Amino acid sequence: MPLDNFNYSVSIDCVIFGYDTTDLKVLLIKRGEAPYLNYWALPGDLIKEKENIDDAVSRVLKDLTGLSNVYMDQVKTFGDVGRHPLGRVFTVAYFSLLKIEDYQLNPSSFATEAKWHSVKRIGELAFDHNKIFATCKQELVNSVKVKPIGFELLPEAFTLTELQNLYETILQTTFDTRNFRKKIHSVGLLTETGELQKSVSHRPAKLYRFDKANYKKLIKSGYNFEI
Amino acid sequence: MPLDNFNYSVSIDCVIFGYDTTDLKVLLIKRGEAPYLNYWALPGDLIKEKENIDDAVSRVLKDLTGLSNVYMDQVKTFGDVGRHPLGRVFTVAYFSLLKIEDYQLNPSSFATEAKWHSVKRIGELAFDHNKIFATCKQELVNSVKVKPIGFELLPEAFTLTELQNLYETILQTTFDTRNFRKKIHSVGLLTETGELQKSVSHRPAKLYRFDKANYKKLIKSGYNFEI
DNA sequence: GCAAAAGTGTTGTTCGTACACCCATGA
DNA sequence: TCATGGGTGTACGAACAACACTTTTGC
Repeated sequence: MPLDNFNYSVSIDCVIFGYDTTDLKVLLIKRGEAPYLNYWALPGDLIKEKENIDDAVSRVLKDLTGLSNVYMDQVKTFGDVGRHPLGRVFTVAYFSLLKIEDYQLNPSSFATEAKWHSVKRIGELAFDHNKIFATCKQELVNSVKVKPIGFELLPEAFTLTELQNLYETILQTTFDTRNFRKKIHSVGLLTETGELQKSVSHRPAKLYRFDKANYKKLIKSGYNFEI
Repeated sequence: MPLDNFNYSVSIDCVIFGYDTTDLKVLLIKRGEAPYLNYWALPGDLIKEKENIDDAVSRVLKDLTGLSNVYMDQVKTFGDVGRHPLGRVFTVAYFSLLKIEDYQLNPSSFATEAKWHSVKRIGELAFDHNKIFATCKQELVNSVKVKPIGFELLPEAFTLTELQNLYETILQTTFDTRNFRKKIHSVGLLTETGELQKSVSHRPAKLYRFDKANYKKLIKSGYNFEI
């Protein structure tokens, strides 16, 4: 294999989702350099020479948010001829989920600004990032139905109403409260923390925690999550 | 962006599935050059400079099998440091499905031999192809449950028993004949060709055809295939 | 005591599953 | 006529969908 085949570049781009009790959000950065100077874009970076793909994603997430061990999932690779004005750059798209209140702004050097945007109001993004975003949003919808990943977007302790609102927001639908709770309880992936909501001007809700250990036990015995 | 970032290579690899009435098969090539000389490997090639990813896959499929318009689906990109001995080569893995009787051997220059292997008996493959194969096989299983792609592996006209065997083989399970037929018929994606099986020494089965037009109509109205 | 959200059970319907016999053909 | 796979219906239980009222808290 002649060395002149080694003339492409590969990056990762990350669709970072957060949820703030009313709205699904995505974290975008404002580009601080050409091309697409001042456009909003998905956070991402070139993959370094001695770096695996997943590690590049972790690095970008850590740089941008200060967080490690964030949920992430590879979605698709985009590499159309001409998608990048400076050369042939392939990009591996990921989506990731984080608890929005854990996030602290820590803008990396290549971004002048980072900001949460409602997924309902995304303007024109840099490069082919609108296409990447759309693909990843759809993948989130598909995944959330068959994997218990919604919890990644909620605080450690949450109420059933919050959980229901989250699913309704992502799936753009509504559920009957009683049927939703019945389903959730039948699955047995939640444990009560014993705590109640504080200082709400109505009956306080019980707080629950996602039982990851039990989930791992269940998948080993052939269980399939479905909502 | 400095030009010295453009020093990676990107390939595609394709897990090509076929089905021969008893067995799920994958088409492998025997490598005719180093590295991994004489190892069995997934068909693939480097992506050319002015070539989109999907087009590279179509090209490899056409070169190898003579077929165009083969079903294909991007699965995942593999790019671990050290996965290729000659440099940093990322590979975008696809699976594809074809009617095995349409296939004619047309080995491309880089292969000394191409051969169908039972998916149950795959030895040690070149590079990280065992991992890629495993990922794509799992993706086939997941996809076949929610998309009517099984038909891509069968002849144009097929019997319900053939269809059932195919699903049982892929999903490694068995179905009750009556329930399977009930489900298939209720969906309404098959039309009778009016023909019967010929020269079998038992009652000949009706032949059916997958109704692609009706399927497209159904997905537009929100239908979700599920088996 | 009132506003606001939490929490809970029953019933009808739909869907999945289990199961056994007759039919059409070639040899 | 026999061997081989093709083709069909019913009954039971599980899962899902629809639906309304009481409870607890802050103000």
